[in-house]
Amino acid sequence: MKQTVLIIEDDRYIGELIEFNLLKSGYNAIRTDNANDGLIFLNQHNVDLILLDLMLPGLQGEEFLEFIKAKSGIENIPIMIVTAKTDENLFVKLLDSGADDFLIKPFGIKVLLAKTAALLRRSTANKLNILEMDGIKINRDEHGVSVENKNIELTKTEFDLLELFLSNPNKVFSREYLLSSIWGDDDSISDRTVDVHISNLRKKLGKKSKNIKSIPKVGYKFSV
Amino acid sequence: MKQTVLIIEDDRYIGELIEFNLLKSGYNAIRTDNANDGLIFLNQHNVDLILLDLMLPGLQGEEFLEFIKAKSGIENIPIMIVTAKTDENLFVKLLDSGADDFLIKPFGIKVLLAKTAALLRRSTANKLNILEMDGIKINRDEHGVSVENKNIELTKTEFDLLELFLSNPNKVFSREYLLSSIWGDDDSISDRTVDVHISNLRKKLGKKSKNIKSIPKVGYKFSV
DNA sequence: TGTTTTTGTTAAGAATTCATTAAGATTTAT
DNA sequence: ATAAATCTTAATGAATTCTTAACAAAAACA
Repeated sequence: MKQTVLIIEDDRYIGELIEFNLLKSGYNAIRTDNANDGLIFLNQHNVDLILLDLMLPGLQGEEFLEFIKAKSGIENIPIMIVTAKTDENLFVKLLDSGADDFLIKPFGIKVLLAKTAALLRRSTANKLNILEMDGIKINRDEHGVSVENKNIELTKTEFDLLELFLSNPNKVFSREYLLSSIWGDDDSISDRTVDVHISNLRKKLGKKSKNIKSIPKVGYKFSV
Repeated sequence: MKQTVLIIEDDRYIGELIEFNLLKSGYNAIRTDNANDGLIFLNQHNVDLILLDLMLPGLQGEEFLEFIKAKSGIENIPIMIVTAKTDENLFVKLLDSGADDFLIKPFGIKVLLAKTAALLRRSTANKLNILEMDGIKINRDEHGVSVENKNIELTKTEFDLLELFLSNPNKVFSREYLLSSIWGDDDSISDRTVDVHISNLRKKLGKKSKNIKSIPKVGYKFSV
């Protein structure tokens, strides 16, 4: 299952450089050039890592950092600061606010990729094994699912879907995103395939299927 | 009987945080801020799990790890490394030296407790010479196996598989994991080989073979 | 309201994955 | 060194899962 990196960077050249290399390395990469668009994206998608430029138009990087760390649901997403500044005091302050690492311009591609991989590894290594939401529980180690303490059997695709939903309650996922995140880079698969798996998953969830909401023209979300 | 966790951590804040939460969860927790004091404690008490910070004054965490694993009597105590580093090579080296798991800073309390419980559970299972589950019994010393009190003969590979399953009931193991854990780091062996051994093991388990479940596209698990 | 677009569901065939067998290779025991 | 046991692979058929297409139902649009 692919991981998603959100790049918030107003320098178009650098932003595209990062985006290109992350995509090439097999991540989902999304780029915005300002904090507001970043927030909108965060509210609607699953993000595993944020690369944040400090010098942004509008909302400043530091405020943005603090905002994220204060907001429930996304406060644990690791954040790597991308900056040309090398002020020691600033670094300390940012670390204090919850920054996880720094990428100092100019940087090499290898450094970018190594740091990205390290941060993502950290966040997955410390993921909780059991996820529960409104009576629906999944156990990652056991690949087990229960609905109100009754075990049900899901196929791998259904399990992956449910896991993504439970990890991101109330976020809307487009079919396109689901395909790239769960199915990978196979362009040949139709949108409608997602619908079928959602339908099968709903059937197995029984009453609880109502938690999976269709948002016409947008996608699906798990609502709590 | 309460289990004892030794915390070796020089950062006082983190050390106390861990100690407080382990105590609250019903463990005995002892904290030292350096490796020497840790060793003294180990010599005088029974310890079930060690949480080891890598960055210690004096004796370094890595040396300490190797020392413990070399010393008879305490070499089987599971060790969880607490670190902010995420260097892949280091992880591999530490696993090789006998580390059992990693807690990567920053971490949440839930993750700490979940990992602690998992390691203690596993080590208790591993300490027992006789493991029994649903009528299937193995005796480690004698390399003996019985199904409903009737002895059966397993080859070494089959025994290792069954032992892993019985020590981790309900946990799904990927073929990849099984290969690296039982066969070792020999890349040249095919996935499908696992299937054959599972098949042979099932045949010997008779009726009880139904406990070994195939999870399509994921792996195998022993379900109880 | 009527039309168009989008979503839900089903079932069938395609594709993938799994189980089992048997044969040759390797290892172990004698 | 020979025989026996064990392991690995490849092949075949069985079972499961996936994808698509078709039609029904629901929602959006105008």
